[in-house]
This record gives sequence, C-alpha cells and structure tokens, in this order.
Amino acid sequence: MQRVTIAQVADRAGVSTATVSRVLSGRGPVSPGVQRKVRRAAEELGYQVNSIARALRNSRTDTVGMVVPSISNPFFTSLVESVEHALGREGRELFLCDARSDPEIEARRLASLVARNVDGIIVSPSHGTLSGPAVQETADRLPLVQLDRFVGGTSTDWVGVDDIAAMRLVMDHLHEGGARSASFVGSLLTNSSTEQRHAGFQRRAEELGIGVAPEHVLLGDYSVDWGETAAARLIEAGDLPDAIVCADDLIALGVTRACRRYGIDVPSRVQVTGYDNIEFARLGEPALTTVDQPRAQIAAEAVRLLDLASRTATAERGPSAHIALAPALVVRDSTVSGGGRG
Amino acid sequence: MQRVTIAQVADRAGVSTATVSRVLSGRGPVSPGVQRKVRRAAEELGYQVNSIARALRNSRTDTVGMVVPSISNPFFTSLVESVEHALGREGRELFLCDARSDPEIEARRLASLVARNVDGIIVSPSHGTLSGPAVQETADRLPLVQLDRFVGGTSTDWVGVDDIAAMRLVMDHLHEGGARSASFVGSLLTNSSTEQRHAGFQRRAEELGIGVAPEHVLLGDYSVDWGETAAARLIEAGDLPDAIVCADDLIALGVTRACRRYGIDVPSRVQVTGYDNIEFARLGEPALTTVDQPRAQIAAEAVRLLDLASRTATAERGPSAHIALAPALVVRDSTVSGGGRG
DNA sequence: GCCTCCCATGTAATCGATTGCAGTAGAAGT
DNA sequence: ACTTCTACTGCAATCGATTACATGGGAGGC
Repeated sequence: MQRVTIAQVADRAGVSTATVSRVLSGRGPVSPGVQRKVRRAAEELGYQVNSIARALRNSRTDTVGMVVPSISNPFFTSLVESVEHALGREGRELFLCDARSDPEIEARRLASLVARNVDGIIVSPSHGTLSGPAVQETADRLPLVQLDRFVGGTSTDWVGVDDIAAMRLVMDHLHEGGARSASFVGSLLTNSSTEQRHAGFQRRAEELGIGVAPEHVLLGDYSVDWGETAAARLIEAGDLPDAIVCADDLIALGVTRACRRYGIDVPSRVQVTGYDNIEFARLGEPALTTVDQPRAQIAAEAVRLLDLASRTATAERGPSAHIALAPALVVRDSTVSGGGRG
Repeated sequence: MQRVTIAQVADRAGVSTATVSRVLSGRGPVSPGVQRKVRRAAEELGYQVNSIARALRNSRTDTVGMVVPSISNPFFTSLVESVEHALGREGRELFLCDARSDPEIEARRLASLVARNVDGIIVSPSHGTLSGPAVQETADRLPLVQLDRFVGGTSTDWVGVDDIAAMRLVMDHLHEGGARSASFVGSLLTNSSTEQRHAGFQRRAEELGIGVAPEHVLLGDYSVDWGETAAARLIEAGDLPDAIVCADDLIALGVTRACRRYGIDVPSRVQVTGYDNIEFARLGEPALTTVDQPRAQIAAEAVRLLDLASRTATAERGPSAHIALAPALVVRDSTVSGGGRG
C-alpha cells in the first residue's frame, strides 16, 4: 500500500533517481537501453508521479482554481464545463469552489486556493463591492481573471459579455413586439451582472420611450422563487406592464410560472425575457426568449489570459485586459416576434 | 511577489523555523513572549502556509476528490453541494471532476486525483462495467466511496438509495392512480442506476399485473432530448400506455414536454414519473411526481465512511459497507393521486 | 599512443514545512 | 551548592521529484 517512489524504480532498474526522472519526464539524454529498463521497472511497480512533490520542486501545480457564486445555478455549471474544456487535455486540473454567494466564504476559498499553489484563478465574484479586497489581494499574489461578473475597485483581467449591448437587443425586440411599458426583475444591485443589466435596461427604455414605473423595478435574488414572488406582486398590484425583463433565466422561469398560475398569457398579455440561455430556458412554458452568452469563447479567453499572465511576472504586467464579448438574442415563445401583436 | 516562507518569518522573529512551525500549528510548547513575536512577524509579512510543502511532509492534503458523470446534471451538482457541506468547515477542500460519462476520461481523472494525493475519493461511476478496473485500482490505493451509482466487480464502500424500493413506491402509486400498463424510459443499461430502477420497475409491474410491452422499454441517455424523443416515439406508435416511468427527472421533463406538444394530457391520459427530485422537477408543466433522494444524508454517510477508511490501513479493512437509504415519493401533478380516475 | 570532447550517468542540493532528538537554562528539591 | 527535572528552543533529517554540477568512459583527431 506504500506509494511507489522514484527511488524504488531506480533501485529496480539499477540506476539513480536522476536517471529515472530524466527518462520519465523526457528531459535530458538517456541511452535507449537504460530508458527501456527504467520504463519497464516503472511499469512493473505501477509507478505514478507524486505531483505534490513535483509541485513543491517546480512551484507549479498544473491546477487552476475556479470560484463561482453557486454551482447549482446552471449558468455557472455550464461556464465551469466550458472552462474545463478550454483547459484542454494538457493534464491541467480544475479546482472548483462554490462561494454560496457569500463574500466571506469566497475570501476563504480564494485564500485556500492561494495556499494550494494553484497556477491561476478564475473567479466570478459574488458581490459587487464586498468581494473586492479578497479578489485584489489574491490577484496580487497570482494570475487571476474575473469571469462574467466583476468587482469594483480591482484591477484584474476580466472576460464577459457586454450587458448593456445585450439589454439593447432585448429592449429593441420587446419594443418591436409592441411593449410600451416594462418591469425589471433582478437580484439586489450588489453584483455587476444585475447592475449592468439594470443600467442597460433603463437606458434603452428611456431611449425607446418605454415607461418604467419605479415600483416596477423589483430586486431580490437569482432564483426561481424570487421570480415567482415578484411576478405575483406585479400581477396582484393590478397594473401589469407590457413586458417583464428578468436579470437571469431562473427568475424568468419563476415569472412565467406565476403567470401560468394566475392565468396571464405569455406573450400576448405580457412578454417575458430571461438572460443566460441555460438549458431549461427552452423547456419553459412558454420557451423563454433570452440572451445567449458565448460561453466557450468566454472560457477560452479566460484561459488564454491566465496563460499569458503566468508567462509574465506579476509586477511586470501592463494594464489589465477587459474583454467584453458580443451576446446574442435567442428569440423563443415568451415574446412577440415578427408581426408584433402588441 | 516571492511567497513568504516560514524561514523569513523565523528570521524576522529571531527564532528558528522549528519554533515558527510550532507556534503556527499550535503543537509543542512555546513561551508566550516568543509566540507573540512569531505571530507578529507572520502577520506583518502576510505569511500563509504553503500547503504543498505541508502536504508533502504530512502525506495528507486535506483534500477530497469527487468524480461525477456530468456536472450539468442538476442531480449531481446538488450531490456535490451536499458533499461540500458535509465536509464541513474543517478546511477540507473538494476537488471536483467531470467524467463526461466517459469511462476513459473517468480513469484519467481518478489517476490524476491519486497523483495529487487526495485523502479520499467519492465517485459516481459513469459505466456499470467499464468503470470497474479504474475504480478498483484507485480503491486499492486510497479510501474510496461510491455514491449513488456503483460498478460491478469492485469491492468498495457504497452509499445510495434503494432503487428497487423506490420503484415499488412509484409503481404502487401509479397502480392506485389506475395505471394498468406502463412504459419505462431510461438510459442504456450500462450504469447501476438505470439497471436497478429498471429491475425494480419490471418486478413490481409484474407483481401488480401492470402490463409492460417489450417495445415500451426505451433506453437512450439521461437527457431531456432523449425523453422527448422517446415519448414522441410512443405517441406516434399509437398505443400509449397508462403511465410512463422515467429513470430520471431530465427524461421525465422531456416526456411531459413531448406530451404537451402532442396535446396529450398528463396525468389524465398518461401519468408520468421522474426520479431524483431536481429543482426543475417542480417547475415542469405539470409539476413532476418523482422520487426524492436524501442527498444530505447520502453525502454525510459518504464522508463518514471516508473518514473511517482514512483511520484504517487499506489492508486492514474489513468487508466494504453497502448503505442503501430509503427514498421518498414526492407526489405532484404528473400522476393521479387520491381518488384514482383511471 | 595520447589528448580532447562529449555523452551518459551519478551525487547532492533544493523546494517549504514538520518533528525527533538534543541541548540549555532556570527552577525546584535536598 | 549540587543534582534533577522540565519547559523551551534549535539542529538537522525527512517527505519525493527535479536539476546544476561533477565524473567517468569511449570515440575521434593528431
């Protein structure tokens, strides 16, 4: 049950540990005969490198840490999948952490990742301001890229989509579908996603002359339950707007569910939009019109930035990259398309 | 940017590295004055342990590895959440790996976890037979618990629910609701979950006199798409049974979606059941009747078994534990309850 | 036949934290 | 005052892999 070490392989092959290392890592000149002997010995003993020892020596772990607000949110799990895919087959592993939308837990996770010597960190900060110190402190110690969300007061690389542009697409589409008044349902404005989306919503609504009553901006959290609650509130208040714009798909699913419960037809009575295009968005009743984020591309960029940063000393780095990719509108059945009934 | 080491702290505090280590780990007697000096020095330098070095020395990483077939399946992500929770606040971290339902990728992940010296592994094997060698080999090297699914030809601990009992609950409920014929939609019989659930289904159907035509057993994979395809096939064939029993909720969601598309009413024309009770099960139209697995308990047992195994030498261990917890039926709107219309 | 040069291999230092053993000083006992 | 603890503290080995440097031997050149 003892783990096999390089020394045992060396013994068996009748060579030194240095030679074994050279053979197994493919570095350094070793005669073919010795190579064969070493490989045989390693094979027979079932040798596997101890990557802890290797990591200590090389100060590289071939490990990337990722911290997301919640892995039960399908959007984030799909991002995780994309990142894993982007890391490729080069033997790099992903250390996944769930911050439970709590900046304190998040800070602990980040510290733990630093202690574990990950080569880089990809984080989607839970909170728009409270996540700041921990993220910045971590970024000072090793390569870090913020994904999707970002936190104020930090200067790190960031990759995500242009939320403002996305909201322009959404609002234009709703307007075309005849919406003249709208409501916004999001989480509290404590993270950049909701913040940006809300800002984009307000701006374009104004430009298009779509009315937004102050009491029609409802902020809770990213969950189906909150969407349901918020929609019920709107419906029971009696002045349902023409459209309900949601900050993510979970909320939108809750909204359409409430509408179904109250017998409010979507989209003829009220149009509803989501954001993220999670798998379940198309399964809703009706299927959700939503904003699709180019996850694969986002993930690829994030990994690229991380690699870039690893190659450069922390101190030597120039200004941080801020990459906003273009989102796409996915039109389904929860909005009025084409003719525009209104 | 250099990481602060224990030696630097020792220098600054004017003591030896041994003393610093003793202070910081709280082991060994150190005079109060020195303690204060060391703590101050560590604080000022922003010292953080290098857990790689610590792991090498202690051959413990305070890390648990977890391998699941797919993290985009909400059931597995909720299991992951439960395990993370069960690991508690003791500074233990979870190394999460997605096997993409591919035994080969799974084997690579397991090997990588072993190389990374995790203290234990929790795995839900992707394949009922092909996953065997890798799982067994890994279990020979370190503590391993199989979760939910298990693989034949291995002797490791396992925790999950009693699928046979669960299916008994499902079938009894459907029978009470008037079902006299039923269909089973699952994944290929290449993993224990489907296998067991199918077996339980067949057995109880027979006992209750519920008819199951051979062509009404449809096997594909765990996805909404497959559920939709399978249901469409049943509907178009023209002899829809009284009930469709699905091996998981994703499939069931696909089935109800197809029914909606074809104008088949659930549950009056056909009853539908899922399995797992994922969050979206209650959001379906209609909300799904399904089997709830006691995840928190499953996770807690798994962690307990792992801890137990760590305390015992691999060779010294007795027979492996096989813990089947009791599942519960969650009745919602996709089945006929109470009176039993028929 | 002798001297270079280079290829193959070994020796030992290194990464950073932990810990068994040894040594020291001060207190307590007689 | 001398012994005997004991409470601290330091030295150095250790975990396993990597690698700079040292070494040895054979090939080729003169």
